[in-house]
Order: sequence, then structure tokens, then C-alpha cells
Amino acid sequence: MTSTTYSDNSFDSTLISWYLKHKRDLPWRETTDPYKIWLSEIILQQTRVQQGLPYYERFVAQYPTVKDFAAAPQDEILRLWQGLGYYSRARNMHTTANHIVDELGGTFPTSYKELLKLKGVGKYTAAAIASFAFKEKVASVDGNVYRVLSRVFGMADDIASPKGQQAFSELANSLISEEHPDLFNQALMEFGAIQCTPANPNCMFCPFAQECVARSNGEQSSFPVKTKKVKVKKRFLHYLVFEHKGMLLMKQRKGKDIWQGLFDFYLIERDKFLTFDALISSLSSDEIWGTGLLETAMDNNVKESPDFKHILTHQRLSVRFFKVELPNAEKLQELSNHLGMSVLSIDEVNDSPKPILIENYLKEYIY
DNA sequence: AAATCGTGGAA
DNA sequence: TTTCCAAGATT
Repeated sequence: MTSTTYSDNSFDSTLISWYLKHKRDLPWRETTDPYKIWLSEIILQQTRVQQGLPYYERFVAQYPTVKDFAAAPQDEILRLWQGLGYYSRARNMHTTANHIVDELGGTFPTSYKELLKLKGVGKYTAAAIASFAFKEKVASVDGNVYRVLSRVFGMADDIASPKGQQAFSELANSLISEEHPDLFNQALMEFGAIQCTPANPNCMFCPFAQECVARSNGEQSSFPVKTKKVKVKKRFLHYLVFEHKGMLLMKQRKGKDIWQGLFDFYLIERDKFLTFDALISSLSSDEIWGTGLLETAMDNNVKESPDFKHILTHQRLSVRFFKVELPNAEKLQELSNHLGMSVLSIDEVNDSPKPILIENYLKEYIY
């Protein structure tokens, strides 16, 4: 185990001095409103500042208080969230906002321990809110912190394991500033974000260069240690886009698969790409809808899109769209009933939360 | 404990 | 192209 003593408590003051000189001006650093801090922290989970910033601005403008957030329809929140990914964050936020309004009198919990009970709020986020909004002395340990501490102190613990995470948490909490835990947490993350970066860290002007274990061995790129590897699953999706005069058939995704709560089209998944005819022939009995509809599809204008590739962290999607133009509104309604889908106008489609893949298809071939 | 859950940017 | 991964949480 690496010694966590850092010559007379100078780590925190050195770090904070660096921070005050180099920090970026970010809107969530201008407030101590726990609602806005919560909002920013959830948005920034696994998300770069540059990507999350415009979303934060839009959410604050649309929902100035947790009460406004709670009162909003979930679809509206998901639509605002569209493009950020990890949509459970938005769903959990809605649940938590309503919990705070209905059960906690509209007031956020004020301690790390209580914040941790909120849905979607884990150790990192609870510590961030507790320190930024309430000055609680608890270290927020994110990916930046793992990187900085592992390098400076030569911590080789695997950050993918709970045991390793605990070790880093203990180290961070041993270093945290007594007077300014909020600044300390901000500073450690900011240091990792713009100075002690994953690739090409700026060791030339690093205030910890002299004592950095990783640098002394020239092994900055070996830290932090992470063993976990994600295996990528390949999937082949075929979408049937039933359309008539600008009206589209869509369905809100449910269950445990990707994109829960978002809208897409009639989906047929196979273990490989199929042509339209082969696809129709492959339909099983429970996939076959009302009589005559297959023929309708076959007989009418079917426009096949070029193939789309869509990459998720753990899935590689190959996607093919077939736009089926139906002859009249009655057919569309009939299909809607059989498939349990909704008939949406272009405006309604636009207002519905959708995966980026679907949005890209719509922009290119429908709108 | 290991899998799952998005998207976009950079090396 | 491939790979990594970014202010993680949940199951």
C-alpha cells in the first residue's frame, strides 16, 4: 500500500492554488443551489463538459426549480435529454424530483448519507452535491480522481473493482481540505480534466511533477489500472417505417433493452441482414399481423435506406430501414391497432424523444 | 461481481 | 479503422 501522507498536508493547498489559477468558468460553479448542482452532476456522468453544457443550459431554462422538473411530463424530459445517452439518468431524475416534491417538501437532502438514497445518485454524485452545496467534507471520486491519484501516488489498485474504488476513496478523503472541501473536489476533477489528462498529460507544468510516482517511472499511460473489458455484441435491426401522407407509426420502447422510453418504429431483429422479401418471409406467427397487410406492404412502395451503423459502448448495431407507404389512412390505423403502435404527425414525431439513430434517419429520409 | 446502459470526440 | 473513454449508477 502506498503511503498516503503527503508532506505536511500540502497536497490540498497546492491543488487548490493550481485550481484558482487555471479553472474554467462553468455555470454550475456559480451556484450553491442543490437542484442545479444535482442537475449538472447527473448530466456530466460519463459525459464531457462540452457535450453536457448546452443541455444544462436548456434544462435550467426550462425547469428553474425541482418543482418545475417534477411537474413536467416524462416524455418532455426525455426529449430534452435526447442525444445525451444513458437515458435512465433522465428517468431516474424525474422519479427523484417527484420524490423530493411529494415526500421531502420540495427540499433537497442536505447530507451525503441522505443524498445517497436518491435514485440515480451514487457515491460520486452524493459527495459532489454534499460538498458543493453544503460544504460537507466528503471526497467525490470520479474518473479524473482515479487518474490523478493513481499517477501521483502510484496507486495500482484496479479501479474496476469495488475494493480498488474504496482504496481511492479513502486516499481522497485523507487528502481533502478541511477548510474548503468543495474547492478541493472541484480542483481534483479539474486537474484531471485539463492537466493530468488520459493522453499527453501536461507534466511540464505540473505542480506535483517532483513527487509524481508515475512520472518518475515514465509510466503515466499505465495509470489508472483498469482490468475490465467490454465485449461488444453485434445486432442486426430492420425497421419497418409505415407511412401515409406524413403520418408515421411509432412505438415507445419498454423493457430492459436499450433506449427504454424512447420512440422507434416496428422493429424486426435477426442475426444477420435480410432483404425485404427475406425479412417478410422470416416473420414468425406472433410477428405476423392482420391478414392482407403483408401483401399491402409487398404491393406498395417500399423504400429501403442505405445501411446505418450505430455504435454503443457494448453493442454494434447494423440497421436497415424500410419505408412502407400505405395507400390510405385506414390501413395505417388498422396497423396501428394490430401492432399497438401510435399514429404520429410530423410535429408529434418531432416532439417525441428518439434515439439519435432514429433522428438521423428521419432527418435524412422523412422530414 | 460482472453486465448493462449512449453518444461523440480524440488518438 | 480501432480503441479508448468522459464529473457513474443500477442490478
